[in-house]
Amino acid sequence: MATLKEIGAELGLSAATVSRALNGFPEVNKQTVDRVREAADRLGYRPNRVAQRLVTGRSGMVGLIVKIRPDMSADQTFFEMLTGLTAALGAMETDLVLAVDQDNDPITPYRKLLERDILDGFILNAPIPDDPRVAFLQERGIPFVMHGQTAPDVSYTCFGIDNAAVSEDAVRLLGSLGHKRIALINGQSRYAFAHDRLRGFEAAIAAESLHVPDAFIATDAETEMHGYTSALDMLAGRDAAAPTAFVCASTLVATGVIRAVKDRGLRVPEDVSVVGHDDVLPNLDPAHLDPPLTVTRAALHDACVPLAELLVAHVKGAPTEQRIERAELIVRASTGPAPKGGETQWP
Amino acid sequence: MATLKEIGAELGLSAATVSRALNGFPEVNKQTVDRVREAADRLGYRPNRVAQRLVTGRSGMVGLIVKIRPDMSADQTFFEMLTGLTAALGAMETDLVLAVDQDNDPITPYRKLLERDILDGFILNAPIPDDPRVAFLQERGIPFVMHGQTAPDVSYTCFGIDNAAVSEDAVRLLGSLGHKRIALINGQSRYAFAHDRLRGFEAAIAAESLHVPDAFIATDAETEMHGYTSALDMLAGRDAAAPTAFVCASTLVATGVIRAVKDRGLRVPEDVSVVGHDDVLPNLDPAHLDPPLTVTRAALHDACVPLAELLVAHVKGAPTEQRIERAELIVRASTGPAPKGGETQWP
DNA sequence: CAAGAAATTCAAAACGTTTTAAATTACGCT
DNA sequence: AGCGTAATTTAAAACGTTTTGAATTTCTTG
Repeated sequence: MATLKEIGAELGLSAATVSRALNGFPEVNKQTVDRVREAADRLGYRPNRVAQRLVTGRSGMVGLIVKIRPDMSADQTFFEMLTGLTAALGAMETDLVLAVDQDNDPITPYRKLLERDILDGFILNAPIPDDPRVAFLQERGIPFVMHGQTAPDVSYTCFGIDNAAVSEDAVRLLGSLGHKRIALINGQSRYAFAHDRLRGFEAAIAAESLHVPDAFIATDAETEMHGYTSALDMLAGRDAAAPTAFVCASTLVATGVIRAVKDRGLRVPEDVSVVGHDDVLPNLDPAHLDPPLTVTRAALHDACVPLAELLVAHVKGAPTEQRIERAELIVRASTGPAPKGGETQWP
Repeated sequence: MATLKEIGAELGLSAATVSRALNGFPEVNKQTVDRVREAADRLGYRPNRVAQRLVTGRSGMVGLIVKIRPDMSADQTFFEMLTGLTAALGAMETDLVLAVDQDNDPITPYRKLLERDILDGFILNAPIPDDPRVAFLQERGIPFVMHGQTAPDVSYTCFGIDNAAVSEDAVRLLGSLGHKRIALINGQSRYAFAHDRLRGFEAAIAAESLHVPDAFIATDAETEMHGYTSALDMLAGRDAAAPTAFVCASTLVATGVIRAVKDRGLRVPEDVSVVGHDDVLPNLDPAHLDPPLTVTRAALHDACVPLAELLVAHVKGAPTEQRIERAELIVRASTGPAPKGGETQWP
C-alpha cells in the first residue's frame, strides 16, 4: 500500500533513492539501504507491478498455449508443467497467461494472443519438426523459449534433454549386456522428440554393429495398451527372430511391454530386457514396477525453472541460448544379460 | 503502437478528447468521434493496457485456482471451463491467471496469490457447503464470483443452475409417468451441488407422495463404473423391491446405469427409466446414447460468459448479484411409463 | 447583439515506478 | 585552503492512459 514516495518522505529521501536502494543498485550508501529496507518492511511496501511495467515497457506476462485433443482429455503431463511453471515464473514476478488451442492451425492462437498486445513472450512445448510456430514468432521478433527442440541444432532459446542420447544410452547398455535383437517402441511420430529418439537409436545400433529389422520399430505409442499390443506383435513371430530387449518411449509404455512379455510366458529380465524413459510423473514410479524398471530419467518438473529463467532473461534482452541436458541412466532389475543360447530359451 | 497523443497530434486534438472519443463519452462531438475513430484505425491504435490499469488502479487480471487430485488427473470439466473463461474474459480485456492447488488447505493458494497483490478478483468453482474460501475472501473484501452456491440463499455474487430443481424436474417427470420406486445416483457428496440435488429429490418425492428407501440413494458417483455398480446393486434385490427409474448425477453415470440395466436383462425404457444431467461436454452427447437419454440440460460453457461478466462488473464496483438459472428438461427415449403390473414384468 | 446556457475541447494532474542528467556532499591530495 | 574526483543523492522526465476543473466555442433566447 505504501509507495516509494511515502517511504522517501518518511526518511527524508527522494523516491529515486528509495527505488535504487530496494533494487540493489551499487551506488547507494549501505546505511541508507538498511534504513530504506527497514522502512519498507515496516510500512509493508509492495512494488506496484503495473507501474513497473508501464515504465519498463514489459507486461510481466508470458503465454502458454495448451493444445487440447479432440476428446478434450488433458495430457497427463500438462498439470505437471502447469504447476512447475506457475511456481517458477511466480518467483520471477511473472505471470502465466493460459490460452487453449482448439484449432487445427497451430499459429492462430498465438496470433490472437499477440493481437491483444499484452504478452512479453511465449513458452512453447511439444515441438514438431520444422515447427511453424518458430518461424511465426521469429519473424515478428517475439521472444520465446522452446521446451525441447525442433532439430539437433537450432538458433532459438530452448531447454530440454538430448533425446538422441536417451536412445543411445539405452542401446549401449543393452549392447553391453549382449543383446543383439533390440526393439524400439517409440512415441508419437509427429513430435520432434520421437525423431531424435529414432535417430539416436539407429546411430547406437550401428555403433554396436547390430541390425534391426523394420518390424522391431513401432511408432506412436502413448499408452500402456500401445506398449502391450506392440510388444505382443513383435514377440509373436518365430522365437529365433523375436527381440530380446525393448527400448520404450515412456514408463507407461514400458508397463505395457512388461505385461506383454509376461503374457507371452517369458520373464523380465531373464528372457527379455526392458528400458523405459522416466518423466517422473506422480503415481508412476518405475522403481515400483515388477521388476523395477531401468530408465533414462529426466524429471519433467526440473525443466520448469530453466524454462522460466531462460524466457525471462531473453525477454529482458539476453541473447538466445540453448540448454540441452543429458538424461540420467538408472539401471534397475528390468535389464539383464541377453538370454544364453539365444532362441533355445523359449518355452 | 500509436498513442493517444499521436492521434491527437494528427488531428489537432488533445489526448483527452481522443481518449473520450474512443471510450464513447457522450460529450464529444459526433464528427470528432468519427475523425478520431478513422485515425485510430489508420494508425493501428491499441490502448496500452498497462497504462490503463495504472490509472484505474485495477490489474485486469482475475485468478482461478485449480484443484488437482492426488493422481494429478485433470477434471473432464476443467478444460471446458478454461476455454470458455479465457474467451469470455478476453472479450472483456481481462486475463485469467491460473494457479494450482496441491495443498490440503483450501485457502492457502488464495492467500499466496493475494500476497502478490496483482489480482482484481477470483472465480471460485466446486463450492462445498460452508465453503471456507467464501469467509476468507469476504472478510478481506476481495471480489469473487462463485460458480454455483454453497447454500440456497447467499449474499455473494454467484452464477449457476438450481440443482434442487434439477432433481425436482426429473422426479416430477417420472412421477407423471407412474413411477413409484425412484432411485437417485448422486454425485460427490462433498460438493454443495450434490446436497442441493438430494434436497430437491427428497422434496419432489414427498410432493409426489412417494417413499424412497435408503438403499435407493447412492452417493459419490462420478464415473461410468460408479453408475454401473450402483445400479447393479439396486437392481439385484427382489424384483418387486427394485427401482423402476433412476435419476443420475450426470450423463456419464447414466451410461453406466443403462449398461447395468441391460446386463440385468431389462430394457430401457420399457422396464426401467433413466434420467441424467447433461453438462454438454464434448464427445458425450446424451442424444446419441442407446436409447437417447432424457436429461436436464445446462451447458457448462454457458456459465462462462455470465461468470466473467458478473465478476468484472463486481470488480468495477457493482453490488453482489445472484443469478441462478433453471436447467432445461429434455425428454428423450430413456424415460417411459412405469412398467404395468409392476413386478410381474421381470424376467 | 448581448447574455446566458449548452456543447465541446483543453491543459494539467494523477497513477507509481525507473532512469537520465545534474547537483550536492564527502574525501584525498597538494 | 583549494582543487579534483569519487560517492551519494536529487529533481525531473518519461511511460500512456483517465479524469478533473477550467476554458473555449457554439447555440439560444430575449
